[in-house]
Amino acid sequence: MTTTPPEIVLHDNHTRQARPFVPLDPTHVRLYYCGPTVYDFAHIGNLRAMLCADILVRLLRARYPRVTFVRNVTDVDDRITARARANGEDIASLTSRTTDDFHKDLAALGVLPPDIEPRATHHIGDMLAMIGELIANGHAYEAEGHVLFAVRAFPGYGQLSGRSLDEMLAGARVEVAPYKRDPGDFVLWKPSEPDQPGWDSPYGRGRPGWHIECSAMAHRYLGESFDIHGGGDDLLFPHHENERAQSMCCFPKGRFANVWIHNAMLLSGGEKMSKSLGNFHTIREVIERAPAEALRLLFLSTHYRSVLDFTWDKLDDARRTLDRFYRALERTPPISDAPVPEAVMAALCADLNTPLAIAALHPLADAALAGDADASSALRAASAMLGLLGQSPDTWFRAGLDAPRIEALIAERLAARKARDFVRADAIRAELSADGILLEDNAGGTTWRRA
RNA sequence: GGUCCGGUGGCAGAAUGGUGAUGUAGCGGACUGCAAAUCCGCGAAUGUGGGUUCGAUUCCCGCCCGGACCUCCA
Repeated sequence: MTTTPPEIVLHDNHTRQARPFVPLDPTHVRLYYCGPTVYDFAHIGNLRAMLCADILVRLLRARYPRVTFVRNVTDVDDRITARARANGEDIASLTSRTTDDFHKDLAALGVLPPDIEPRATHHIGDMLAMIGELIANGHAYEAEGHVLFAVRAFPGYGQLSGRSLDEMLAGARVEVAPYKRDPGDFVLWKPSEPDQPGWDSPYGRGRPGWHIECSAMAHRYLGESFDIHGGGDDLLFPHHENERAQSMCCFPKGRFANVWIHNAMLLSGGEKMSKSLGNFHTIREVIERAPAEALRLLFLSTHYRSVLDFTWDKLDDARRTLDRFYRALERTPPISDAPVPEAVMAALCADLNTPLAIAALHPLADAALAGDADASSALRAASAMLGLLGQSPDTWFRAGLDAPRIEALIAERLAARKARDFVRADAIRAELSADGILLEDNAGGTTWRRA
């Protein structure tokens, strides 16, 4: 029995169309995502892009023999400098600690690490080489210690984000630096004060502008043309537009990214997250209050191109859904490695339709609950594809609780029930319930789990 | 102001030019000493006004509402 696997279709935000994914090189798929700026704990909005990439990479790996996923770390940025100063900490210690925290958070969420995770500060030479080339070929100019990219010299500027320079000018709200030839010109290199991080360059001691690092690192690890570039849709402009402009002007034979993927923003309690509104949540904060896997399921329950509104209620719903799935695996353990069910694969291939894929899990869980071990095996395989249900049901339901004490109380309650002392039996249940432990009387005896 | 995206049952959330998934909540029932879990059943939705069409939730236009971006945010 052979069935043709469904074609992967992705919504390309450059052409604004869903298009069949055709790799530039079918033996080696290459993609780049913009990673974090490491000055503080990552927030749950950052997580969304990481998770979107994770699903995409898992799908590509299932289909292609070799996938190289590059996700950078931005470790030079004025916010980093400012935070280090405020903390009285040196920059290297701040960035390495924050990077480490970021890795821990993503690991807790089941996000697979990238194949290559380049750091901006390790690629200053690559950036300067690109800047030199852009000046040489007339796409950049020096002014007052800065090097600026000349947007008017690139006819394709604005194509990616679908806007024209003149339109942007009409709505501009920001004061334009006097040394710019065109208000849309952006910084490739800027001078550093003695107390700011800086590197020697032909333009004096300075540091890179925001966009050049991604162009330089994408080129170093993926070449002049690669398959997919992604990130949050707030990066579409200016970041991705500028990356593309730099790269295409520096390497005119390449086409930079072939497909552009952008995930929609996250809201929190119906509004954009902001510290002043009190609805700002770091990943760390959320996973201290609920299982990380519940957060993963919650995020995957909405399509990546739709706005997702985070609430604690939804997180709780996701946790209860996982309770049911883990109960199915516990009641009827998987017996074998099964292929990923076609419905799940088809959903993911249709522009990463994770909500539809998750919907396909429910009938499998129903069947597993009814005793179907094949369904249980399929449930596990499908969930693994989504990075879910990776722990044992026992861990999910009972990790970290004082089992001997609970079992002693259960034995005591059993004796009370035999004596038909339901007052005592219910008192024991209430006591455990106050500790977040739920008892379940089944035909085979009493089991327990965290509520 | 400019550009773009979106409005589907109480809530969440798919899909589709031809009887609108799935989950959750609600209600009723089975099971239970009581619960929990599980099972069975029941109601319940395409913002609004036009247009195209045999047929529109889907395509087109207007309106209302929400959101994002418009120079360093995922």
